[in-house]
Formats: sequence, structure tokens, C-alpha cells
Amino acid sequence: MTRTDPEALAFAQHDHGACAADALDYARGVCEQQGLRLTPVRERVLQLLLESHNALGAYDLLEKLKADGLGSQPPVAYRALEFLVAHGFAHKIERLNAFVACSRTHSGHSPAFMICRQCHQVAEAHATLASGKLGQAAKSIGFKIEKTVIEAEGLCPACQGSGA
Amino acid sequence: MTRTDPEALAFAQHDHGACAADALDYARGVCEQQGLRLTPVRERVLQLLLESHNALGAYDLLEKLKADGLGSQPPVAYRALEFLVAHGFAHKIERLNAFVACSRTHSGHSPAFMICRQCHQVAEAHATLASGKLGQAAKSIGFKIEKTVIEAEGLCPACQGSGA
DNA sequence: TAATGTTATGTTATAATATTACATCTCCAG
DNA sequence: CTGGAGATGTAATATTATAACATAACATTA
Ligand SMILES: [Zn+2]
Ligand SMILES: [Zn+2]
Ligand SMILES: [Zn+2]
Ligand SMILES: [Zn+2]
Repeated sequence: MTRTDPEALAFAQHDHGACAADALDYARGVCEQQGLRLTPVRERVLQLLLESHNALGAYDLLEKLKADGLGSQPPVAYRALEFLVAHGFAHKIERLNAFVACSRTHSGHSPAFMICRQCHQVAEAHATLASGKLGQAAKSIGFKIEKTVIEAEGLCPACQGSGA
Repeated sequence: MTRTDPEALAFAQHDHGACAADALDYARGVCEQQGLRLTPVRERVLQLLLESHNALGAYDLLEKLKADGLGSQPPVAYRALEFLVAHGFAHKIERLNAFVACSRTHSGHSPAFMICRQCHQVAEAHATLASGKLGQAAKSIGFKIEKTVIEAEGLCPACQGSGA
């Protein structure tokens, strides 16, 4: 339940076992508090997402669920993802049509992502779009922003070193 | 070839006939200058995108191409779109898996979009992500941004009025 | 002009992503 | 218990996208 909240964790050296365990504990705690049901399928999908900082497609997850004896048809994966995304435990990366576990503790945050095109890791940062250039443009013309997709693609520090 | 460059044109009242005609002329000029081939299929797809400020899916376009006797299989549409996107005459809206014509004159710009969830119009603005919060985070951790996806979803001014 | 290489198009097939619809099961409130 | 709500299982299908290969159009130059 008590998690640190660094920017771009995925590209920093860190104890990922603890990183994943903390995130899972945090999700369990939030669900308990809010009366949400972190069912076996949902929890397993979150665990799978937490295994790395890479984005996983619904069908990648589905294969692993199947291996666990937990449903093998697309809706099983999509429904679990829908729950996780709706409650902020995971995010969809639109650029990749794939999903990552959330690495933050705030609920109701608007995340931004850095996607490494080489190692495919995805780091999450917090974006305050409303304050940026687009936010200003939106305000000035009267567009009411409800949700944002902010994804940067490029090379992570490690991959820049290794002859990219 | 000489186009004005307002922010969020789609949500402002404007002479859309001229808007589309100018964009097409502009694309023709750029192609001539740069030795790019704006072939019939490519030009037709651009025209179709320019007919409105709504995003069109590849299969929407394909139907219209078929009606024109211009190829009816997915690769025809996807290849034309690939050309248009590569040269900055169109953009993909990742959130919608659909495409819009570019409404700007700069080449090499990094666009941002406002998508109205009600009327489905898409307005383009110019985003300088590198200068915003995410840009700072990227710089501080050494992530090298090559491309950005910035899309805001919400309600345009007109749709806020009409009981949304 | 004819030969050649290159780019664009046409076409078939298939992959990858996502949703609809409906039957069944589980859990809890009453 | 029993009814209702939410979650899961499953089949079928829709939507988006690409791979692979054949042909056509166009340019260069012999
Ligand atoms: Zn980690
Ligand atoms: Zn990387
Ligand atoms: Zn217009
Ligand atoms: Zn609108």
C-alpha cells in the first residue's frame, strides 16, 4: 500500500520484484477499501502485466491465462483489462494496442508514457496536459478535455548506448 | 500553397470548401517540389479525408475507393495512407485507429489532436511536447523522444452547448 | 525503340485486435 | 433457501492490419 512514486521507473535500475509486489499489494488494498472484486482472473492479469515493464497485448495475456486454466477466449482477457484500466491499475498504450500495469499510486491521474522502440519497455510519467500547450489551446477554443493519450516513442537511455 | 494555420480549425466556423481545396493544392505543390508522386489513389484518399474534419478508418476509405473503381483490397488503402502519413499530409489518430488530413503547412511538425466524443470531429493543434512536463522528464532520465502521440478526447464547444 | 530497374497497384490470403451475444456460475441480500 | 447482480465461459463474428506475390506504370539509358 505504501509505494514510492518515481518518474520513469522502468528505465531506472530498481528491485523489480519489490516493484511488482508493492503494486499488487497496493491494488489489493484499494480493492478492499473500495469494495472492488479483485477476482482470480483480474489478479492474475495484473500479475502478468507486473512481471515486466513491457506492454502486453490481450492475446499475449490470454495465452498465459489459458496455460493457467483460466479461460481461453478473448473476452476473458478483455474484461479483466477493462476492470484494471477502469480502476487505474493498468493503462492501455494506444500506440501499441497493448497494456501495462500502472506504476503509480494516485488514482485519477492522467498518465504519459515513454515507449522504447528497441527494448519495448514502457515507462510511465505523470502528465499535466491541461497546463501545457494543448491545454491552453483547448481552453482558448472551449474544448473540454475529458481524457488524454500522451505517448512518446523513442530510445531509452540503455538502448541509446548499445548502438541504436 | 499559401495556407493559414489556425489552431483547432475544425471547431471554428470556416469555409471548408476552401479549407479542403487549399490543403489539396498545398499537397500537390509539396509533391511537385519534392518529386513525390501524388498518384490517383493517393490523391483520392487525401480528397476523401479532406471532405470533413472527421477521422476515417481504412475500411471506410476503401469502400469509397471501390466506388470510384480504384482498388478494393485493404492494402490499397493502407498504402495510400502510409504515403500520406509519411509525408505529413495525413495523421493517424491512434485512439480511433483512423486517419485525418493534416490541416497545417509545416512539414516535420508534431501534431496534437482534440477529438470530440460526440460529433467525432478532430481538430489539430501544434504541440511542443519536448517543452512540457513529459519532455522534461524525458530529458532528465535521458529518454530520446522521436515521435509523439498526443490526443485529447472530450467535448467540442458546439457539443457542450447541445445538452451533452 | 528496347531493355532494364524501380515504384506503385492489384489481389489473395491471413494475422492481429476487439466485440456481441448468450449460457452458466458464484456470491450475497433478503 | 432463493432471487438478483456481477463475474465467467464460450462461440461466433466484427474490425483493423499485414504478408506475399503477380502485374502494371514509369523512368533511365543502351
Ligand atoms: Zn519495476
Ligand atoms: Zn530501451
Ligand atoms: Zn475545414
Ligand atoms: Zn463536437
